[in-house]
Formats: sequence, structure tokens, C-alpha cells
Amino acid sequence: MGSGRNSYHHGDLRRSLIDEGLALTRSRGPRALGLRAVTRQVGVSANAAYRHFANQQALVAAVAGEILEKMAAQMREFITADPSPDPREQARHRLRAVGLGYITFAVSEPGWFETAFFGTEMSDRQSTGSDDHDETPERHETASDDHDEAPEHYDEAPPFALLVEALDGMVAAGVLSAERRPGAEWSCWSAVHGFAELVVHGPLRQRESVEVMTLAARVVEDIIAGIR
Amino acid sequence: MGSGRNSYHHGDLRRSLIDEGLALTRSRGPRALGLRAVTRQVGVSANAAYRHFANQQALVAAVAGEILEKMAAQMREFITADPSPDPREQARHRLRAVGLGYITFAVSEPGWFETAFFGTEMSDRQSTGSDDHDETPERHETASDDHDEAPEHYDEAPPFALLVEALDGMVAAGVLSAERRPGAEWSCWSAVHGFAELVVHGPLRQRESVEVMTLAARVVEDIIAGIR
DNA sequence: GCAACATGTGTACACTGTGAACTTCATACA
DNA sequence: TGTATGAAGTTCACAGTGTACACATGTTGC
Repeated sequence: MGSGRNSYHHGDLRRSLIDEGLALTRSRGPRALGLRAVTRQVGVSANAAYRHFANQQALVAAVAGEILEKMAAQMREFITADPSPDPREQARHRLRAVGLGYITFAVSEPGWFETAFFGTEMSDRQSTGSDDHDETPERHETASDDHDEAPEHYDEAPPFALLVEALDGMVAAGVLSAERRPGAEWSCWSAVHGFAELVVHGPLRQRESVEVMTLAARVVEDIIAGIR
Repeated sequence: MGSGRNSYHHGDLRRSLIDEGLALTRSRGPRALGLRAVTRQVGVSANAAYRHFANQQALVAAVAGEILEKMAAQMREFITADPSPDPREQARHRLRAVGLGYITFAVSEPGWFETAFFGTEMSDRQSTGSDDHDETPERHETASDDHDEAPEHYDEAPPFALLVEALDGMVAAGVLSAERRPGAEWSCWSAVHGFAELVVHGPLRQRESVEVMTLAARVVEDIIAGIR
């Protein structure tokens, strides 16, 4: 059948829940992504979500995954063709675009950014807090019964892959020496992610976005110069 | 009288709540800092906390403030006297120590680090979510415009002040040019905070701490080289 | 047509933060 | 020496949360 919801069964509830999760987090961040809130919005009972997600965290992880895809897509748009014929300058431009694209996404979609990187942390269940100290042996990852589900693998996330590509391109173009290549992703990722973090819930929060992007350009420039 | 709790009144409940908050967040992060959990641990009713804090966020903010003090203290310990007589090298060493001290704190006290920078975000109340029409009966507004509540001033936080000091020292020592000084704090803060973030809930989470500190040294070196 | 199965509903429970009214105690003042 | 006052802690209540369990409903293979 089509994706209508004219009857008892919904059609594609999983898709609808994720879509509504995207809408909620876009405007109000990860704390708006309650299990009851999402199901209420879709017009379905709260427990219906458990047919498609092991728990709330799994829903958040699924939404976060789609946000990371959107982020990578916007970053790719950011990497337009470079007018410069010099491959050295092209490689540098590409790396710059990766960094600025990352930050641009965080600035223009703070709710999504927050959800992608801190969403699952926000929705943790409590653990009784009994007085004797426990070592918290949690780590129950719900075994990922479904196909997708890559909740915490930032290092496999599409934006990270773009960064790695750009850095490899730097080496290929001869702008970055091979022995300084390993570890460079952590410097770049740290600077760019840290800056986004400062914008989203740090001291740069209420600054004008043009001022923010000026500072962002400085940060990106500095870290590219720093990895050498 | 002393700080005993032998009678109906507690003595210094505010202090005890913060101390217990520090203990809880140290081992289990900001999500363990529930209002009921803290008061239960102290042995007092839940609403007793409201005599000392406007709400849960205020408690978290108070705990976060004390953590930032501890962080700055550990960073200051990290800045030991430099054997080098060269003031240029001293200034650089100082900046390096600020960065590595910051990261070291995050690595050795992840629960505290998370609480200091993300604690208040974790405990936000929801707002009904029905963007349709609201027929909520009269809602008495608490109108708490009265007392301040400034929980988010990272840029006035002690660790940030240490960074600014170190950068000014770089200029004074002639290692950093005056016209590249403005904005340099954002580059450094971004790189260091971003790296700490990757360690605390990013892809570097379960790496050995010696390996983490090796990578940290690289990041700090890169960003110092980058600001020029 | 009917069993098996997947999907959505209803009820219930243990939690949470917080408001309002009540109780206890320490202290200033007659 | 009382006694009013007010700060500090208690109890009760309420709305809201995630989720476990039993049940209802619709789809699909035989």
C-alpha cells in the first residue's frame, strides 16, 4: 500500500517517526525528541514506537544518523569546483571548504548539530543511584536488531570521511608531507568541531552569524597552517 | 553551630548538596545529578533543595562553577616553572601547558568535564510541544526576573582566563605578533576544547590515555604553530 | 477460511522536577 | 522569660516521562 495512514496500520511509521524527529530537533534541539512527543505528533500511541526502535536512544540515534547524512550533503555542496588550476591550491581549498562547511552547518542548523553529536547523551536512563558505589557495567547496546544503527561511530560518519579525503588530497598534492599526515585528522576535527561547539552552546552563541563566520575562517586558516 | 546534621536543620545544606553533586557527577556524569538523587544522598527531602537553589539547573550551574575552579587549579599546577631561561620559549611552554592541562583534566575527570560544559543542557524542561492552539488554563507566571542566573559564561570561566593570559604572554615575549593576537583565543580554545570533546564522547573515547595524550600533544603543537 | 504474524493500543509502574501548605527550630525583641 | 517572626526542612500532590505487559487489529501465506 501507499504511505497513507488511513487505517489502523500506519504504512511506514518508522519513516514518519524519523521525519517528525527531524522536524522537532530542527527547531528545538534534542531535548524536544521525547518518545511521547514524537508519537503524539505523528498521531500514534507512545508504545507504537517500540515496534520500530528498541528504545528512545535508538530513535535518537536513527535521527542523528540522518542528520549526519544531511550534514555531509551540505558540506559536499560547499566544495564547489575551484577556479584555481594549481592542484596545490585546490587541495587547500578543498580542506578549507570541508572545515567551513562543517561550521556552516552547525551555525545554520544548531538543533540538528546538537542532536547529531549530543543527542544520545541527553536521553540516558537513570540507574537507581544506590548508595554503594557501582562500576556501571552498562554497555547494553540493544544488539542492533535492525539493519542500520550506527549510533556512536563518529569516525565512520560521512563528515569525517570527507575530512579524511581532503587530507589525503593534501598529501597527494604535495602540500602536506606524508610523515605529518597521520594524526592530522584529529587536529582538524578538533578545531572545527570545537569551534562549532563554542557557537552552539558556548560563548559565541549569540554573536551575529557573519561575525561568527569571520572567526571561523580564522580558525580554519590557523589549523591548516598548523598541520603543515 | 558546626556543620552537623543532628537536628531538624541541617547546618549547611547548600554546601552539602554541592559536595554531593560533585561526588555524583565525578563518577557518573551530569545525568546522575538529579534533584531527588542528590537530596536522597544527603538524607534530606527533595524540596529542601529549593531553599538554596531556584531549580535543578541552578544546582547544576553551581556544581559546574566549582568544577571550573578545580579545572583551573589543576591547569595552574600544570604550569610549573620552566627551566628554559629564554622568555620566548617560556611563553610557548606556558601556552602549551594551558592546552595540555585542559585536556588532561578532561581525560582524567570526564564526568566533571561533561558536567562543567554540558551539564545545564542535559537538564532542560520541556514545553508541551503542541504547536496547535493552547487552551491551557491560566498559568501563574513565576516572573523570576528578580535574581540573576547566569550559568553560561564560559568566557569568564577561570580556564579561559588562563588561556587569555598565556596568549598575552606570547605577545609580550614577541612570539606572537600583535595584529594576529585578536581572535587567537578562539583558535586555541576550539582546538583544545574540541579535542577534549572527542575524548569524552567522541571517537577517541576508549583509547588508552597515553595514546590520547600523544595525540593531544600533536593537536596543541599544531594550533600553536598555526596561530603564528 | 483460517492460522500465524506484524503492528498499533491501553493500562500500569517507577521514576522525575516542582508548586503549595505545613512543621520545626533558632533567634530578636518585649 | 516569654513570644512573634521567619528561615529551613517536610509532606502531599500533580503533570510528565520511558517502558513493560497484555490485548486488539489488520495483513498475509496456506
